[in-house]
Amino acid sequence: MQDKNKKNQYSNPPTMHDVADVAGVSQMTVSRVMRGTGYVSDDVLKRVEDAARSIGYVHNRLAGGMSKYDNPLVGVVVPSLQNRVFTEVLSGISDTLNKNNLRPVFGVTEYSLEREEEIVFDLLSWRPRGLILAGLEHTDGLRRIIEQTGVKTAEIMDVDGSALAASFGISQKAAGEQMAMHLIAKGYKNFAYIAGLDERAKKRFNAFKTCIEEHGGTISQTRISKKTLSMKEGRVLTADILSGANKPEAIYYSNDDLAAGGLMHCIADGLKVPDDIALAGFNGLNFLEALPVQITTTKTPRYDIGVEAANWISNKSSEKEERRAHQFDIELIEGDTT
Amino acid sequence: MQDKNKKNQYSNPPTMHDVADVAGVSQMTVSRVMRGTGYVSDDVLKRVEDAARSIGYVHNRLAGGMSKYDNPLVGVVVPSLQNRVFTEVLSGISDTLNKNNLRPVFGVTEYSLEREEEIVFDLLSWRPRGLILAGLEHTDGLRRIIEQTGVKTAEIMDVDGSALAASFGISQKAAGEQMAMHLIAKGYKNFAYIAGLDERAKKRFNAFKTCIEEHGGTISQTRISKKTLSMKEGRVLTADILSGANKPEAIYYSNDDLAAGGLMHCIADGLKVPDDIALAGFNGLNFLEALPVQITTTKTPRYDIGVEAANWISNKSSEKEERRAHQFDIELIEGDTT
DNA sequence: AAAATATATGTTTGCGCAAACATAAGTCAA
DNA sequence: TTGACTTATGTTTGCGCAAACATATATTTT
Repeated sequence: MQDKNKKNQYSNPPTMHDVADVAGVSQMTVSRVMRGTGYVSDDVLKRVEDAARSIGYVHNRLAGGMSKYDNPLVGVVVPSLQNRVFTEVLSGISDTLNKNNLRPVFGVTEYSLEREEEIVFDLLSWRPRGLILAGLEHTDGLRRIIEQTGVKTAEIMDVDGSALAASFGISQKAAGEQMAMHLIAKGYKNFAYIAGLDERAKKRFNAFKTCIEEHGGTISQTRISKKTLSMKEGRVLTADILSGANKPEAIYYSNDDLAAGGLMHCIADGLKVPDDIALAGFNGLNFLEALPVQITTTKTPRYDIGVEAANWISNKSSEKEERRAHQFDIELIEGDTT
Repeated sequence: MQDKNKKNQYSNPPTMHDVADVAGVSQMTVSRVMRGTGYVSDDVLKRVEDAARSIGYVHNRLAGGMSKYDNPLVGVVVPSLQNRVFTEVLSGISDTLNKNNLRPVFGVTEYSLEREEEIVFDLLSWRPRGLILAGLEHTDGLRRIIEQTGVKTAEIMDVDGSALAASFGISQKAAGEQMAMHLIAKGYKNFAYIAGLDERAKKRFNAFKTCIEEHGGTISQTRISKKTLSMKEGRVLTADILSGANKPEAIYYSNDDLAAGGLMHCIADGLKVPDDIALAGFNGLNFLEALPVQITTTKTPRYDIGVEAANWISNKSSEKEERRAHQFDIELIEGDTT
């Protein structure tokens, strides 16, 4: 009977009230200490912290987040974790959100827009402060959800096209043209292209192709892989292209892994680069520096893109005016392969 | 006056009550539809879904999660996103949690145990269903928090040592011994070792060294890098080791990136592998397949470790009995470098 | 046809916290 | 010394949902 009205032990799991009882203050004061807001005297601060530690109290944000949301979660959705490009962007995002006391909640789409919509819908149920999505291509359903909920959204990697909100990335078009001009200047005329299904690569290639053809060159062969765009795949597809008739003078790859794989094929096969065959990649990943031959590539600021997008999400500024493209510079790194 | 008691527009953001009003059912029925639990007729199901869509309602888990937690969040903490080993484990985790309708919330420690403790404490404020941590080394504070809160915790990568809870990984000791025996059998006696600060590599190396010395070999040089363990770093350190006196016959690297970098140095320098110098890596990453020479390495089941750990977290089974080490098999891949 | 069961919906209640609003004591300028 | 402000704490209230507990109507079994 006596236990019914008065517990002599703390609730399990312990609540702010339990901490408050131990520290001899009100629940609200504990709340202030936990969040580090408002006025709290040094004495009380210490007592509350000690009390919390002693009974093993952990702040419960599910409860607080309910009344009003200044929720520190940020939804981050990328196509893949196997692609270093995305993990580097993720690093930038993760580092920056941490600095701003925000937490990423992740989703991986495996390059499916439908999956992306599902994942975003699910993430929104956590009332995140913001959303970071890869690319500018989304389902209509996803666009509608984002508009309806008004969640602050950053799109990363790409700035060519209509952005839903703020976009942070590079101009794929400019990148494709830049590499085309470089290869033209080097005197190459006959090209092959190796890539995957990626939308951004497609935009890049379209610009590349147009530019090449305008200058009298041709793309005589293309290989679009549906597999993971690994070094191995690059090696296999390069071998395939070079085994046929009408050998190209240069191969443009949609990423550095493919290009490095191509280089490995050439080394193993005793081909001279760039005399027998020229190679160009994309991204400027760090591992290229370790290769015995420097591959010509386009360097993209992946980490920085993540940092800036995360910073934008972190700022409480007026979202409406901020809806614009943040274009990052790219740099053509001329190596020994062109 | 009339607006005060009766809104003619829906709340912003809309709630289950708003959906219920539109669909002409009770709030509880909407809740059932949203979660897909309990009995709901086809007619009502459709009406509720339409109503939700029409007013742009998104389920709010912060609210529901409050009363009782069967929270679908899982905290996942790894040292780095730049290391493919972790991103592959993460892939396994992400895929598996998705299948079980759970969501990962991420933290990156940058190899700091103090940072890990902070991150975990923060993640716990979301009352996650479980926690996945890398490694068996943690601060005392972290151990205490995990015990106090009783959160279901999986430790991954490593099984040698006292696990906090369930561990999923390989025996680093066995891996080190296995490679030592292989190299001994090949007749090598004089070794160099290149690695980073990683605890798991240290365990591996200790077993490797003991085994080598027991068989009359010596580790004549070691390089412990504090930088990112990239191909570039491997190339630089390999060049350093081979430039001095007392050249080793074989180099054992703590990961494949370092070993591949070593190989690149050999190719660029015209060294014959394994006659001039033998190389052995660790992990069995896929990119090795694309190299012109196959590097001898130990293949570890990274993706599977992620899958199993995530599955274990997903199961609602009795945690107590499950506290044990789940040891995965490793495989020595003999390439052309030993 | 009665009883047992499966299906479908509604009502009440409280989760744990933080906003909004007190209150009260200390500090400073006039 | 009065009033204005700063600092420090407490009280009340409601956030939006899901558990627990009703009903109530179909369907099946005996």
